[in-house]
Amino acid sequence: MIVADKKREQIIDGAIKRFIHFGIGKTTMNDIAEDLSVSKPSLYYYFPDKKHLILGVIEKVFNDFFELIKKKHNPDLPVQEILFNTIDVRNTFFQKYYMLRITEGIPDLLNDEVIKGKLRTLKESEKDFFAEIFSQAKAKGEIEHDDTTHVAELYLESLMGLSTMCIMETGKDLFPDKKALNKMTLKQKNLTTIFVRGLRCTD
Amino acid sequence: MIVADKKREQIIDGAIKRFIHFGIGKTTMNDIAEDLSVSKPSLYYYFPDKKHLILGVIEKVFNDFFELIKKKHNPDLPVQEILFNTIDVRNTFFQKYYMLRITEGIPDLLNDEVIKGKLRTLKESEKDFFAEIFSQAKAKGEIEHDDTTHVAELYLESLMGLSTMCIMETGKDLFPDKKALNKMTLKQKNLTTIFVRGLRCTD
DNA sequence: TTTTTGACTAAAATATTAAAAAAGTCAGAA
DNA sequence: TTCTGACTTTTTTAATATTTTAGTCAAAAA
Repeated sequence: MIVADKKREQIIDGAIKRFIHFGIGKTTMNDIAEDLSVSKPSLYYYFPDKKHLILGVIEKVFNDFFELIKKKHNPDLPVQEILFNTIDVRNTFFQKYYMLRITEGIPDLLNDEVIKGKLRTLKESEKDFFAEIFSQAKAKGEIEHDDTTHVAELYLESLMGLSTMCIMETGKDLFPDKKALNKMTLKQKNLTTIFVRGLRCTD
Repeated sequence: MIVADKKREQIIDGAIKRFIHFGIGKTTMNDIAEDLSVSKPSLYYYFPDKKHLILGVIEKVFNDFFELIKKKHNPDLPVQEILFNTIDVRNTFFQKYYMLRITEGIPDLLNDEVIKGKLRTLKESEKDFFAEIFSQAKAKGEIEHDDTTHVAELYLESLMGLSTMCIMETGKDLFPDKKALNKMTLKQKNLTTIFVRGLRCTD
């Protein structure tokens, strides 16, 4: 890794720490700079604006997520177990980085095209990962289905939907506690069981 | 129906018209009163406050929904078809009453315990409806499963989750257009197909 | 040349206050 | 029992001043 990139990473890591503790909205560029004992213009040397720093944070978090998910991925396991493990990693990250929730930070950050585009891409990546899982399962004869991509998208959105339901039940902007999170994970796994069975029999 | 209740209904109907057109937040008690050519205190004779009028509206809409859903319910059809029809009714209502979205109106209306309780109850009712469907399907030997209530809850939350995903993709507070709604309906039906299959085989 | 900074400006969030609008009340009329 | 005009109280909204924060730049340090 080049030195410049290393510094960039340090800034991102510093930002993540602040974001997790205080949320994106309540973290200023000055806060981040002070934490790292550098001046604010230094930050702007590596990132054109705050939005791109946030973008860097999002990228980093998801890269870590994908890395871990791929590391824990054991293709020899039955599909259901693979999916269960993935759900566990997913929700561990969900819990760890909940405070990053960009909905909170700058009000219309979610309406920004750059951010939306990045999130779309990341969702696409996760979809591809699930598609790969379903594809391998099909190759092994564990399941049957026509359109892998389609099935993966449906599955992913169902998981995300159940997460969102959990957040909404917890109440808008409260942190979902461990109990609620376990309940959510259980629901996702139950759905997975039925879903996989549903792909198994094409009668 | 008693006369008093009839007047109450008229007020609720008037409120619904306003709410659909302008949203809950931008409708005042005066607006509703003027539409009905009565004075504001008349409204307060039938409802202790605005919250309870909104509560009445919510009740009315969901009662209509449940009525229609039960009217269209044909127990002789295969489960999947029953669920498809239910999804269609669901999303027709979703579209028609989207403007009621209580998230918009009074900011912390969703945090109110009375409203939350009512919504919980209504969700419970819908869950019971689905539980009945799954129960009958089991009796007919179409599907197999252990805990009907549990399965119904999982299914309902998955449907709701997919709806929420649709809303989020459309962008916070924009009205989801017909195309997005059809896509959502399709996803719900695709999930239904897999879900029902998953309940069919308990291998 | 690349990286960093102090001192700056421009933009945005926040607090303050006054004015307007809406919720909700009440004595009394229909 | 149902309804209303006239009222009070509470919330929103609008306007403005103040502070905070994002972002810039010329020049120093590495």
